[in-house]
Amino acid sequence: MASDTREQFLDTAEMLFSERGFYGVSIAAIANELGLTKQALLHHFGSKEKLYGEVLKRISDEFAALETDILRDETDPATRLKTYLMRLHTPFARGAAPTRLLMREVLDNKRRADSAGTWYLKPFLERLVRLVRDIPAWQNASRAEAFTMVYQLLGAINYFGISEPTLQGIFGATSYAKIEQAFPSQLDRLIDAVIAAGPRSTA
Amino acid sequence: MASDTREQFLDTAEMLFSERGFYGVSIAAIANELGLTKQALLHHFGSKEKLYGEVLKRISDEFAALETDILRDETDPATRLKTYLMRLHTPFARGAAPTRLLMREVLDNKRRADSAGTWYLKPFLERLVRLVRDIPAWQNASRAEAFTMVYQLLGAINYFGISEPTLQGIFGATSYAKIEQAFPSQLDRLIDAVIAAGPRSTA
DNA sequence: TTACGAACTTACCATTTGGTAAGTCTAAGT
DNA sequence: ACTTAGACTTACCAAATGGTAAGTTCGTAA
Repeated sequence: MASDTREQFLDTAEMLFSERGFYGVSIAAIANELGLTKQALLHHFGSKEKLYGEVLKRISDEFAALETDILRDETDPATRLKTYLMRLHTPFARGAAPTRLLMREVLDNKRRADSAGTWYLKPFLERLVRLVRDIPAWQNASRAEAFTMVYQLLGAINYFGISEPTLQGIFGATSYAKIEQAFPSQLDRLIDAVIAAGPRSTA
Repeated sequence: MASDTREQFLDTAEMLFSERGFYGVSIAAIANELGLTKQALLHHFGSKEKLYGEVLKRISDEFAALETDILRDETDPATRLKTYLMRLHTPFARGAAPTRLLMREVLDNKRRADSAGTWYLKPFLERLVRLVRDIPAWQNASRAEAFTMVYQLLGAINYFGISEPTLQGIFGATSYAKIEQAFPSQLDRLIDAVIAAGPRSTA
């Protein structure tokens, strides 16, 4: 199939960009991973920036699809939000690569010339805020309050999501295994607590 | 003073590394920022890796000093933890640079050859876990539970801490100002809720 | 059979990278 | 007066970078 190579390039690029960052990976390195030359890559994507953009777009689309699934399967607003967030904890079969890449994007997008102005995270964040404000207890929350709430949860999830190698390095594999095991239930309780608390000290 | 230039190099390097990452900054760029050549930088630090290591070390030391202050000023364990975490929200006069750099370090340290094995975050994290387990309600928490709890809070704080440029880009300056204003009080409540909840569903 | 376009490759290029070598300049110590 | 050492500079260098140009190979459609 023709587009097979393209898809492989996107997979490899996602992995390497997520591990080493945009400037830490050369297009030659990505191509070599597939046994091809960098010009094969340029043939398909035109430039490194465009390749990077397509990788981000693919992730963005996957998150959108994830929300569509949840809106179909769940009806209770609080459950929808919670399900979505819990799913973000171990996002896709590809592991932490999308989480790591999005974290890098938050750190870098302002500086990288070409993709500035293209905010791949925007629809994702707006969907989350919408989910929060569908919850009865949060209906009179301001946009800022709803956003802040969900962004704190997102931070808790994503920060842990990118930390595996570092935490394994610091604490060792066995200690990390315990931490990883403890995380979901603690996250579950955290989300419940935050949702239950509502937007403001009961005024 | 002789070491004045050195300190300026560390300041500039911290800023640029935090903004563009290790691979995104050349030593020539750092030196030019001070009107010097890259060889002046190499004269003081020997290599790019060593410079980067010293920047990290300085940040690590500052966090240690911060804890010392808090241990001196506060006696209640819960207050100590909360004060520490709230201080991390806007860490130093230098703004978000240390937070951004540490986030990059979490993403990168496994891959960068030289600094692998040097875990600048280790003492910082161990101090936090110690603070948690000093709190009466958390005294029978496992290490993993205490760690997971504080790491979630750390994630909420740090993720927001690195997001200013991105969020301004997505939502605009005025919307971001509202979010920034709403954040501390929500964080305050989040920390209280997590501490109060204790390590496990009341068994 | 030929024409064509997609999927590549080898050559090549200017620029930038981190780092070495060999100075120059200046202030302090003896 | 002479030496030494620190703080720098100019001159290099080999390797790697992203990208262009010009093919080659090959399956398919006219």
